[in-house]
Amino acid sequence: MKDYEERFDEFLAKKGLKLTAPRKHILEVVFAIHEHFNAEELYSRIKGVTKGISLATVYRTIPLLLEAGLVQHAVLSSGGQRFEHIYGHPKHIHWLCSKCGTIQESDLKNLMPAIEEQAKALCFNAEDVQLSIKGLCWKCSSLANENQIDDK
Amino acid sequence: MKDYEERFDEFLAKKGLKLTAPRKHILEVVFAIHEHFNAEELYSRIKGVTKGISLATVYRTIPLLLEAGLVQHAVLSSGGQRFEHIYGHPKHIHWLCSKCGTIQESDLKNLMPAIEEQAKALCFNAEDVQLSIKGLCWKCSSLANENQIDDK
DNA sequence: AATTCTGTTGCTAATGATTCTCATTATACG
DNA sequence: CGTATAATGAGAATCATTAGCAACAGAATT
Repeated sequence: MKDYEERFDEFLAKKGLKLTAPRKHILEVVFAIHEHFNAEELYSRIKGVTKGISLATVYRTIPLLLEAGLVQHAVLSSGGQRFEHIYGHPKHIHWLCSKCGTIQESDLKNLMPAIEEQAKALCFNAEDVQLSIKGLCWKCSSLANENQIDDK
Repeated sequence: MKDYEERFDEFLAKKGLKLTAPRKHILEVVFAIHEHFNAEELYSRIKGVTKGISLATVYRTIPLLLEAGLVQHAVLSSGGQRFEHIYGHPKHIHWLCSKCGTIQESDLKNLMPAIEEQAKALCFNAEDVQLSIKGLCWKCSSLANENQIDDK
């Protein structure tokens, strides 16, 4: 049994719930996707693999995965909520280019001490840290510079 | 003319659009709200002040305010998008309690050097930083502790 | 083995948030 | 003024998400 499966199972058991076949399938697909996804995308991927799992079940499973800490909300963009799996995927910063839409990730590690310090000051029991930075990626910002020169 | 009005006007002019009366009213209300809001809440506040502005116009104005950099997405929570005005409001961290739903803010200043360092390394031209931390506020985490003791 | 209980599921209807359409009105500019 | 373009209100339409319900599955109890 895979790590994440075991963890989900434990989580469910603690709540008196079971790791059923549909839930197992959804979990598999979630961990096979290495990008951000929304419910609909997840659903159509699942349809490719197994049939007989309804969209409703996908929607019902996502909050469980969130609560189990296996999945988290991803950078918010327009058009519904997006998610990403996080188990074994260390916390990271999202760098979101507002021009070309690409998302880069980088490590959050060296920011953690400063964050934890503030958490302590606020007596806040932090479970999840999400840092998103919007701006221009190097490609788009160098393009912008070129244009500036051309325009003037 | 207020700072933010001027800024919005400039932004609109650059796009060949106009700062009309409804837009001005919406802007006023946005900057009178000092909490997070969603489109519906904004709309009902506006109804209290002026009449004859439709929900559709509110929805149409929000993306303009986002693009103008006067408003940003706030912590994502379930149930639609929420916003907050940012002009003259220094960047801050959101501490979101997953139990009672309260949102505290704290200063982002002392994290900025570390963030800027990474930005430089990635050649990323950062415009907007958004740091949200989910967990238990001090009240809820102390309650949780009490219950643990009571239960057992 | 039959019964009961509780959680699970697929289907579909319902809701809520957001966007679109369109006829009408306002505004800037020649 | 008159024309062109943008802006608006109202309501319809769409999209994402949730809820309701009848049928089903598995474990525990009889």
